[in-house]
Amino acid sequence: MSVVSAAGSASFRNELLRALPADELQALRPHLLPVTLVTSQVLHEAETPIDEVFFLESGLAFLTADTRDHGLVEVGTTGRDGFVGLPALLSPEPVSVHRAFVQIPGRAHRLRAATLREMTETLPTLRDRCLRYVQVMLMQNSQIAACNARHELPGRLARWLLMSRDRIEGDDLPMTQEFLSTMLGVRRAGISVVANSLQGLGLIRQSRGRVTILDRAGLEEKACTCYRMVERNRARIMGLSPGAADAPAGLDKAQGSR
Amino acid sequence: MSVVSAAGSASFRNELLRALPADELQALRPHLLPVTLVTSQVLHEAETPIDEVFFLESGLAFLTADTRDHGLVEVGTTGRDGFVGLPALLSPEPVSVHRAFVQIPGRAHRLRAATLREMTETLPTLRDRCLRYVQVMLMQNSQIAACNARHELPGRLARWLLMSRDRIEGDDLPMTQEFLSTMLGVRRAGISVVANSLQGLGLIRQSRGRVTILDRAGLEEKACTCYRMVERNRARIMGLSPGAADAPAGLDKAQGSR
DNA sequence: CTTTATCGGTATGAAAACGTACGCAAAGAC
DNA sequence: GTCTTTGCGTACGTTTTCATACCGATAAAG
Repeated sequence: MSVVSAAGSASFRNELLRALPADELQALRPHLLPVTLVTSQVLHEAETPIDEVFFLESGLAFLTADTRDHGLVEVGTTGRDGFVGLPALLSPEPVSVHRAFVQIPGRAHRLRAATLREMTETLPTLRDRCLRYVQVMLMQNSQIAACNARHELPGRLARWLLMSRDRIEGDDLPMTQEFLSTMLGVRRAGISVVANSLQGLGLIRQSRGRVTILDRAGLEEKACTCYRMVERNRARIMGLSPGAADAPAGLDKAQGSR
Repeated sequence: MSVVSAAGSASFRNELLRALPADELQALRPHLLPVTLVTSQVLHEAETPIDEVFFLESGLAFLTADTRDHGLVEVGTTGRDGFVGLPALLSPEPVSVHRAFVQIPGRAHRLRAATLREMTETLPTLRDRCLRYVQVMLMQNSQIAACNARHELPGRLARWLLMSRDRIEGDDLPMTQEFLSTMLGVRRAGISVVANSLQGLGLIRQSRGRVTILDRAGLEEKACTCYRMVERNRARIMGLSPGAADAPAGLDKAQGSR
């Protein structure tokens, strides 16, 4: 560990970058280009080469898979807990398996995929952190697959809202019902009914194109088991909670329920 | 490339091992322990440490995610096209994210997880092949997630039968309706109805605890788009088809529709 | 051969989600 | 301020899947 230079990690909010020792950060820093992420911006198109990867500092990106005949469905979420462009680590000519786009605007550090690959050859912590994140995404994908097969809409919507909220600051999720319905692979009308029920319970508040989480704990009560499952495993894989028991998701501990 | 020693790759049927050059195989070979896989054998339990990984030579293993309240659901399949124990490559103290078990008996080469990790440090092809397979699993998980959310049972069952058949020899899948229903996350009664419909069309034949594929092409017709999607991307990621276009899945080309 | 456990076909009513559509309201454009 | 677009609440009948249950058939065990 030792002392991390103040000019080093202090300026990063991305959790992968924050975990790097000073020397690795030093080596990586010249290659990082700060960029702004705007809503709807496509970071990677499915089945096309990946030239650049993104370490998010703020904002939120979604990864989707294509069903061809019934549109896109969300299979994973990345915020400042990870990076977008996993295949850059996994093959020399990386091609995206997902469509990745920005839903909540923010900032990121952009990096050439080839550079990331080279850097991971020499920077062990960077490599370890990134590969762990690959594992997180595997786990997340899998759990979502099981959840989509088995759980009903109310639980899934609650889970989804929580997972999104955990990766941003504040309780506001700028997204329409139309968008939510696509992500979850259901009708918009279905979202409307369930969301109103959650609103009736005082757990969320809806306004036009926006969902605000009012009662985090109450929402967690309504969420399916997959929520805790994913967050617990995420913490374990990333090595955040020593006991790997039921720590409160590791993220955003500072922000209680209101 | 050069000439691969006859005593080398000739004895392997696993596609990852077959792709290795002679020198890497030479280095790896002493660590491989041939083992037999029996039905229902659990290779890795979810959320428990991985001590050993398995490169399958024959047979079929399934990876499942747990919903806690509604049992296990299949999220991926591994045959001689890959290996079981991905986290061994992704973190120093690997812990399985899935429950992995054998459904169709066969053989495998067992290897200590720590050894695999060490070997990938020095054997570039081994590392490349295994990491590509990680990508395949990511893609497979994702597509299954989308499929579970969007597609209906008939298409999903057909897809599932095809994906299983592609990874084994012959057209016989030794599995009960009960098992199929768990894998797909639906009722057994639902499988019964759909399977009988496929049988009525002459695409499959059922006997007790066994499904036989009679008409591969016809079944593909009934399968949802995810089948072709996954197989196409698998071929692309593993670098099997140069054009990455619509090659016939890369596996089992020799066995026609019978 | 008989017994027993498992497997699969089928039926029932209930619940969830579907496709579609209509109208109101909020936000942005002019 | 008015017009236009977009988002949301709601409703309808339909389809899919659900939970459960029963019973005959098959295969294994004795």
